[in-house]
Amino acid sequence: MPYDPSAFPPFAVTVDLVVLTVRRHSLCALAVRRGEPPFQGRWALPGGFVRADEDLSQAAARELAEETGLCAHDPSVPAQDNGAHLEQLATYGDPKRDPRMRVVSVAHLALAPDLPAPRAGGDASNARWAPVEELLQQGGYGRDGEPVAPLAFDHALILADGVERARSKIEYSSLATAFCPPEFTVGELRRVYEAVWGVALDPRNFHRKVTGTPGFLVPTGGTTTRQGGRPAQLFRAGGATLLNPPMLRPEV
Amino acid sequence: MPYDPSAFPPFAVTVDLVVLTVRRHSLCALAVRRGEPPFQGRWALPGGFVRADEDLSQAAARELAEETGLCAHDPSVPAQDNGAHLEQLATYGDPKRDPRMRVVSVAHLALAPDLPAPRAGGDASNARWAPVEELLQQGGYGRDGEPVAPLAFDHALILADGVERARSKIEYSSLATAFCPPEFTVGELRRVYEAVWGVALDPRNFHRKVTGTPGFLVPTGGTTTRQGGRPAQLFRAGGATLLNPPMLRPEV
DNA sequence: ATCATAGTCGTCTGCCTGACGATAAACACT
DNA sequence: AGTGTTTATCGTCAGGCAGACGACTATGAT
Repeated sequence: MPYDPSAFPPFAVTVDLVVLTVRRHSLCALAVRRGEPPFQGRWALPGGFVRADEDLSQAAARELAEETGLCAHDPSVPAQDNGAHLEQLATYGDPKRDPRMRVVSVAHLALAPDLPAPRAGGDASNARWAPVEELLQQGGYGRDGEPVAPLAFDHALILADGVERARSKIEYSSLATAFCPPEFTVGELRRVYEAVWGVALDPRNFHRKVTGTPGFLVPTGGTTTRQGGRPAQLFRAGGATLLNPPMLRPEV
Repeated sequence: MPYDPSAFPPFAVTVDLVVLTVRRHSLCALAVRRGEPPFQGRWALPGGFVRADEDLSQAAARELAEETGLCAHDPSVPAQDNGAHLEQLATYGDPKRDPRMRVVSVAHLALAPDLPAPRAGGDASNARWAPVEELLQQGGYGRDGEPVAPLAFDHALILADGVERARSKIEYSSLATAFCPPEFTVGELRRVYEAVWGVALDPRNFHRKVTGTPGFLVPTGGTTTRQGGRPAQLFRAGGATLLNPPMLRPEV
């Protein structure tokens, strides 16, 4: 394993972001339109080069702030305030993943509450929240009848990995609260699970589970009727980060 | 996000390997002695530069073969034969993690059955299996009374992450069989769990759990007495990769 | 007033786990 | 041959948790 400084090939290192949120009862990811070749005009995940003096997590947090205005929290702490949860996802380094040069991309996963429309360099038409199924389908037509091109580079693969990570991680952690505003009801949290997993959950069993797990939710005392119906208790995320026993994802 | 080829800082990209096995009832990792500065003479994780035309997983498999002679399996398949399970772990890119230059290391996790003594470039004294607690303790003295220096670079952090990944992943997957030879008994599999988790498990409940999970173990028909006592049935790893419900790690 | 909507509390049943007794089949002694 | 030791394997029982689902409550809409 020689470390001769002239004996290694130079790489470009980037961070790409899978930013997920729940809007209108469906799991959405942030996509930006590419302004230059390759894949000009196609949708891609936000991202950019890691700077010379920057740690990977710093670079990811910087990109996240540039694209969304979100302030990333320490990965060991569940999301609070208007910050987002941010964690490293995986690294992608196929020699041909970028046609121009050798690029290794360290993908990160960010989970955020529902946000206003995104801004990409101030240009709203070049950034959007899109349902993940729409971004992941290969070709075909979107909900507006407009033809859909696959994501640029290997970003469909990265997005699929990020979605799978989020789906499995809310099973055994309190991460689903990262999709919620600072104060939320049990029903709102349940709708997050339903959107991320794409299933329907029994409201009564869900309520029993989350309120019965010590440290998961702490009541704030307030109530709200913003979802209609009977007023619901408001909660904040508690200190517990691990759910034991886990929330069970229904089969099939 | 400009992609101007002259606008990004060059990085060296390496793969580092956390190779775990179970020997003498304890979880051990492969360590190699560094032959040159920095950290000359200190123990480190095996690893090396990613070549210009190589994928990350290819580089990891190549390094693994060079260090141990193991043939890595496809990550989606549980280990069989004399191959090892290999999967990407995480990427480490602190600007100061290597004092000489900017190095981003994509760590991989390999799980292997108990092997003969390792070879590092043919030199046995420069590679060894060591219990992970021994490699992770900061300073102090090893079991042979010899003073122990911490691992080079940030390899203690990488090793700790790899161990934690292995510990949690055998809960909900059949990955523990990657530590076993092609044919093994329920008791041998139980000793793997006990070594990785550092706990004692009830042999009767463990037996019920693993034999009752469909697709986890398939009997080969043979028996063995290599562990002493009553002959035990031999099994191979079944097709199931996910354990549902998971194996529960005892509290405390 | 009535209905629709959402939230919250209970009940019941079945499955799984942890604790642990009992039996079985080998080997090592004496 | 008998006895003890070791490991494997089968069974039993009680407690906990999840799925299915009934019942009641408190709002806003018509």
